[in-house]
Amino acid sequence: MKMSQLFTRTSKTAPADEQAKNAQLLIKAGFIHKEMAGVYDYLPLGSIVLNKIIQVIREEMNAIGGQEIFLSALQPKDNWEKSGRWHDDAVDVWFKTRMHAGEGYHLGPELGLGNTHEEALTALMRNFIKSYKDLPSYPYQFQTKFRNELRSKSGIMRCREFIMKDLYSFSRDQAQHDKFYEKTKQAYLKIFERLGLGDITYLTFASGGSFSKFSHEFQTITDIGEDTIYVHEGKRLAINKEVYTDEVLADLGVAKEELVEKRAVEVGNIFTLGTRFSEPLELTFTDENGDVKPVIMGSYGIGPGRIMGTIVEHFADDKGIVWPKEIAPARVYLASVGVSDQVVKVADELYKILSEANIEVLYDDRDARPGEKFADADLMGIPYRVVISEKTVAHNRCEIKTRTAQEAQLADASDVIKMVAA
RNA sequence: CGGGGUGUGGCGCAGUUGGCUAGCGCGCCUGGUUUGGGACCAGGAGGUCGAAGGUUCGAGUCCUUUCACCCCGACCA
Repeated sequence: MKMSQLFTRTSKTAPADEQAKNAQLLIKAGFIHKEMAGVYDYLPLGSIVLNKIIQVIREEMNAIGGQEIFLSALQPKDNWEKSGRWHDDAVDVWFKTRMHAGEGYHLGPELGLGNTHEEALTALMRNFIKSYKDLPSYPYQFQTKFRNELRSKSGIMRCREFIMKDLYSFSRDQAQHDKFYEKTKQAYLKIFERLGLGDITYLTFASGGSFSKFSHEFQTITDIGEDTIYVHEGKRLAINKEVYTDEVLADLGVAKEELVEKRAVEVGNIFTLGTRFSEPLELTFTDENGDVKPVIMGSYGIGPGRIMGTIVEHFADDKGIVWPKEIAPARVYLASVGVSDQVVKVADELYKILSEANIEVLYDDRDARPGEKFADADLMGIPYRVVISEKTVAHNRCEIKTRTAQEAQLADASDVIKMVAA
């Protein structure tokens, strides 16, 4: 991609109405735009990053048998009444609206904008799950969730509209459920590893429900987090403050002295639902003996947008964003310095060579001064910066440096390909 | 929803106790000079001061109402 064609621009000043580092940097760099409190637009570069995060999650969900679907955001109220979650006393984050009823402004049936999809999917699966042979099944989606938070905050970390990956497991019995539950745990850990958050993300024990003692959260250590957790570094686990009791400590075989209190953000969670939804929504199957039984369910969420914000918070330095390679909007920031025909020609050529080697390049071909280009390269957090200037052209080389390195080094185009591909 | 704070060109800000054609920096447009860490000169466009109402000869400055945004708390992926 060429900077001269990118419609967004960077800003020297952070917006006054954002306090959170993630929002300040993402807006300065032109990755996102704020529509209103807790509602953000993703611009070209932000969209690329978000989709890369989504792709990592997608690959890992597919690897454990997930089948991608895409459910509607508009929800009829029937299913929610069956589960008892339509009433505002039960769920206080509803955005509700109504259909039209004929001409004019007559109000028709009530609708809700989905804040989660247990009800919708459970009802849907009644059409397909009839027999034990239909189980297990693992549909998942990346969907916009709407939650009318009392207070959105922390930039893109707590939004009223946000993308969530939600997978739901449908199993015939507890054993089958437990097996998959363990698999998702590992898949989740792998996801955070791939996204560069492995070291600071902990499997965290949190409150369960009627069907399990615990649910499991994936908590990433960050100051901007809203949760307090107690980390056991040796065992790579943590305990959410909400279940931090002597009994739980004994259960998990950890001593108080081994735990360290930290602030963290919940980037994912997995939850055993049991028959919480299959019973009221009558999702049942017939087993080998002809017995009709309710399906055992689980739900597994991850917030790609929240992960994006967390990554910005964690890796950013005083110059701007620092993206991990796997999700950076481009691998290389190619900057031409100077406007001589030679420089432009060599930079254009290198852009072509890198592109043909399938290396994603953000090519700063603008007629701008070097300082501005370097500052933007840093702000946007591209992993490698490659510079073509009179000096480098004279040596028939180019200059390369990583985002966080102090010094650059000279290299051939072939070296560059090798270095950035690693 | 309780407490605190803020709304002035696209962005960041200034604007004394009400006073004259509402300023500054960045960005933008035109021309020129520049090109290794956000250049410089000259010229130019763009705002009725969140909105509504009121007080006054006169309101960005005062009053009322209202909307929006940020932070803390409570609540929540």
